[in-house]
Amino acid sequence: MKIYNTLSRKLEEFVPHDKEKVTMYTCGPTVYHYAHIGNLRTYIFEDILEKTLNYIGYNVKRCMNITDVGHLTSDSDSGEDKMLKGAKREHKSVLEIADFYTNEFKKDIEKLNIKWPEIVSKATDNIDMYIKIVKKLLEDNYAYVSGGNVYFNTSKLEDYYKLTNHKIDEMVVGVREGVEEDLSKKSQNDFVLWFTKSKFDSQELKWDSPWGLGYPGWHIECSGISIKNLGEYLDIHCGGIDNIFPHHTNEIAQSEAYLGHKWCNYWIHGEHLNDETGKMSKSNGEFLTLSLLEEKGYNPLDYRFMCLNSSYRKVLVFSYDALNQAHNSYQKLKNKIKSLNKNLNEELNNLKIEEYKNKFKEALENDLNTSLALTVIYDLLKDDINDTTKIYLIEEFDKVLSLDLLKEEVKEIDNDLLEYINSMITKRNEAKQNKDYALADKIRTELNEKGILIKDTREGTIYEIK
RNA sequence: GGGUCUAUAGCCAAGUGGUAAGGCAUGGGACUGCAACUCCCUGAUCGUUGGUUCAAAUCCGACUAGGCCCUCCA
Repeated sequence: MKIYNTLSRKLEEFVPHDKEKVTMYTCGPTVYHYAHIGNLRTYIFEDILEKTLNYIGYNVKRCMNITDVGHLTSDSDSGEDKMLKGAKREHKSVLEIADFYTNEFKKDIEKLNIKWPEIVSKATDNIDMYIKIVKKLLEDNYAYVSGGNVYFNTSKLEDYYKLTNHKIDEMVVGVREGVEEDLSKKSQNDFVLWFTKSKFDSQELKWDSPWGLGYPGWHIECSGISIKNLGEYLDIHCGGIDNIFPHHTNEIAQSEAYLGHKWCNYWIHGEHLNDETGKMSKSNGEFLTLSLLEEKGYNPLDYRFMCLNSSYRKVLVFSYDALNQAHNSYQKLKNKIKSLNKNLNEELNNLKIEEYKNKFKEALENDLNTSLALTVIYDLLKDDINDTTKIYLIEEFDKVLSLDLLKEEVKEIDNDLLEYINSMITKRNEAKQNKDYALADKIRTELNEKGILIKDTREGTIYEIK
């Protein structure tokens, strides 16, 4: 499998440490608010990656963190903890906020048919691990204490910027508005491993440490959780592209300083979902959630389809126009699949199965080319193959795509409703025979308003519950 | 200012040196009493400009436009 590695900025052949087992770490959400659909795009891409690896025969062990502490709104100590901010906003405790939004996040993940990672660990459940790492970093002189906080000393590393190609002299701190410089640092690049000197009396979550009562920095949690659960050698680390710097850069620094060797071979990043004005951002106030799309009548899988029809490495611009397109395409595709006959039990065409499976695999193995993988389904539907074989293949491909391509909505219909629908259809057909089209159309509209769609086919009139 | 990525039809998009996949939308047709569903037909020389090559959307350079990062972010 070929995949783009941010570390080399090249397409590379994927080779895991272990022949069959792959360890994969993906940065999870900071649970201070709802996830917006841009956040979710990254999880969709990671899901495809995990399922592709499974599909081509690897056994994937995936771990994700839930950030429920330590994520400040600014680099400096004056920054506010995001969790605390969320709690204040909603007049709840930090733990209540964390529980609530973790749960909401999980719901979104389920709606999008994303597999929940095998290991999910909260930042607050691994304090002992962070303390262990920070202790060792201090012992080995990779860290120092200043102004009450423990900092990582980036000048000890030769290649701190290996993920970004930044040049240290040309970096400007505080380019972005509202960023404050932390004056306790020896160097502008250094970052906090452990805070004790919080200016917030209301900081609810604090732990005892050798450096005093405090809480961990943001970056240390991913290193800690990953090393604890997936070991010293990590195959794949994913996240949104914005995490390349500083988050992942700092993770590499602290992890490799702690371990004494290279930590992770493949860094894979998902591009952003933008709106017409640029980046979609939670801190800018309004943001799009999955629930909002649902309220507007979209299926979460419309959005998944939209994401899969583009490349995870390219910016995708969100618009309702684009979503409508995805909605239409997805609906049409499902309709086509629905019309396949499931009860034929014809002999499987093994030659074709081989051919299409290869095409599908090739697409995904080429840096997760999901839009090409979808095209394979269109080709397959048009091909002269029996329905049983088509269904078999679609079922196979949906293991990766997870678009519920063969799932038909089974709506519970009680007898009263059934009787009502049938009587209305009979009535309408009578009206049609009598050429009373006004009445026939009236019945059709009436049923439609109740969510019952009438279809006239050669075999007679059928209906569908929306 | 530094880094990094992108530029293919109205829109989403494939393409990794040999004369532009697929999808949505549009228009036309079949089916229908009319629709819906379904089916058939329907469009681009690839941001601009130099160069390399027998051959370039594909490689190299310049330019233009845009996105993202430079310590909140997926």
